[in-house]
Amino acid sequence: MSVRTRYAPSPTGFLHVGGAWNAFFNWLFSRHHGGTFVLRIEDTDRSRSTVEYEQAICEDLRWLGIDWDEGPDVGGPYGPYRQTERREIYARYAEEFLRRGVAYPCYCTPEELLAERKRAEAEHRPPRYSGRCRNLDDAERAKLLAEGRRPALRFHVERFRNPSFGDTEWLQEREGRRMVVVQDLIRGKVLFDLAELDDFLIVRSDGTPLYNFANVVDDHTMDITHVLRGVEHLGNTPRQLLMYHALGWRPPTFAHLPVLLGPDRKKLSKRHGDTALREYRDELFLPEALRNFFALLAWYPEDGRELFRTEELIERFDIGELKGASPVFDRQKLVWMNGEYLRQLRESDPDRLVELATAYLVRQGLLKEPVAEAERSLVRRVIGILGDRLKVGSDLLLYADFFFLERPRYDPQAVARYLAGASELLDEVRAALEPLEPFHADRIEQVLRAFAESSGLGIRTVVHPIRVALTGRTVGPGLFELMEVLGKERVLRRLEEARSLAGVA
RNA sequence: GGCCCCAUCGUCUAGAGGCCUAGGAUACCGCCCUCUCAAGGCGGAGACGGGGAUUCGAAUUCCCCUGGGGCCA
Repeated sequence: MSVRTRYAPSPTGFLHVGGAWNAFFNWLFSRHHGGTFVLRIEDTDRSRSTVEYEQAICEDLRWLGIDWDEGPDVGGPYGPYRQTERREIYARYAEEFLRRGVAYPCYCTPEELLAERKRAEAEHRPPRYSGRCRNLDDAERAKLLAEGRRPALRFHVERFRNPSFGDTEWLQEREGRRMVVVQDLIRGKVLFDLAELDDFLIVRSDGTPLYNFANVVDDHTMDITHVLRGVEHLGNTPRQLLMYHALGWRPPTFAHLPVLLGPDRKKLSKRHGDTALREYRDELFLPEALRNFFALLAWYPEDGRELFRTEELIERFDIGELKGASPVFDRQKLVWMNGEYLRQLRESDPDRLVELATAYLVRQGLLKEPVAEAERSLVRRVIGILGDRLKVGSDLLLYADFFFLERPRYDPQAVARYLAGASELLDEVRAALEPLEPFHADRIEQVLRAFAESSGLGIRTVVHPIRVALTGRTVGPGLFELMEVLGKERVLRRLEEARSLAGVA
C-alpha cells in the first residue's frame, strides 16, 4: 500500500513555524516513500476561519517548497478537502455509527453536563460522563425528544469494557486493567487506561462534528496511512483508535511529533514574537535554509554534517530516527544557516538575491516602486561588497542603509567618538580625493594610504572618521569599496556636510 | 488536580554497556588576519538533573525522585 500523509491546518491565522515544521515532516515522509501528500483544511471553527488565511497558508507552504498532491485548490479523488464541505459525509457516518450501535443519542443539555462536572469536581472525582443516556429505551427517548431536547451523539466506549473483548493488539490486559495500546513510530507502545475514558461526544446537538470524530472520518475516508502530528494529540489517539476498531476500520500508523518550543521552553506561539512563517520570508530567510534547519530539529541525518540539500533530506529521512524530545527554536542558528545559504545564492543565482534584496529594501522604505534599473544595479553592487555580512534582511539596514538615504543616519556615539574635532581631517581628505578620476576602490586606497602616511596619522586614524562621515556608523563594508559604490559626488558631499557634526563636538 | 510525553554543553545534537579524560554545530570569550564589522584560521570556557539497582564496567538497561513540556478539565 502506498503511503498517504496529510497536513490539516485550521485557517485561523497565518502558517506559523511550528505548523510549517509539522507539515514539512509529513511532506518529507511522503516524498521519501514516494507517497501522496494531502492538504486538508480544518475550517469547522467558522467564527475564526477565513478563506484569506486558507490562501495565505497555501501560499506560505508553497513558498517553503512544500507541494501537495491533493488539496482544496488542486482537487483529487478523495475530495472535498475542506471540512465545511464535508458535512454530508460526517452526517452519513454519524448515522452509520448510530446504526451499528457504536454511538448513541445523548439528550443531556450542556447545563446538565456542566452541573454534573461541577459536582464531580467538588467531590474530587474525575469528571466523567455518567452514562445516563446510554441505555434509554424508545419510549424514554421519545419523551425526552418531546421535551424539545435535541440529541447529541456519544461514542459508546463502555462496550469495550465488556470482557468478551479479548486481548488484541490495541486492547490489552495489564495488571488487571484494560489498556488501549497506541503503537507510535516515535514513542513505541503508549498505554492508556480504558477506565479513564468516558463516552465522549462525537456530534453536537446542532449536528456539527467534534474534532476527534471528524478527524477519524476524514483520515479514514481519505485513506491516510500515516498520521504524523504533534504530541499534544497523543491523548486523543486512544479515543480515535477505539472509533476505528468499533467500525472495523484499519487505523493509520501514528507518529506523534515533538512540539516546537520557544526560548522559554514553552510551546512556540505568538507571544514569542516572530512565529508566522511569512515574517521569515520577509526578513530574507530562504526557504531552502528553513527546510534544512527544520530537518535538523529533533532529527540528525549524519554525524558532523549540517548542510543538506532538500533532495538529500528526502533520501535520508527516517521517521524512526526522530527524537521524542521537544526542541527549542533557535533563531540564532537559523540566522547562521541562512547566511550560509545566502552566500551560496550569491554564487549560484545572484539575480534572485538582487530581486529579494530589492524587495526587502522597498518594504523598508529605502527604495520606491517602481525600482529603476540604476537602483537595481546599485543593489547588485551593494550585495557584492557586503559579502558574507549579509545573513538576514536587517543586515541590509545595518550595513547598507546609507546607500539608499539622502543623508546617513548618524549614530551619536560614533559621531562623538570619531568625528569630534575631525573637520580639518575631513577637509584634507576631501581635497586629496577631489582630483581623483576614475573613482575606483584601489585608487582611493592608494590616495588615502598616501595621505595617512604623509600626515603621520596612520591609516586607522584616517579611516574611522571618514567611515562615520559617509555611513553614519562604525561598522560596514570595506571603506574603499564602499566609497567607489557610493560615487565620488556623494562622497565629497558627505565629507563636506559632516563638517558641521565634526565642529559641534 | 488527572493522564501522557520528554530529560547530554545556553541552544540544536552525536552517543544504542567498554572506542567517552563525552564528539560536532551554533552562540559566547580570547588571539591571528585586518580600515571597522563580517568571514576565515587557531585556541578557550561550557553538559550526561539526583538517588538506587543490574554489571567486572553505565551517558547508554531497569526503578524511584526531581525537573521541563503537553493535553484534559
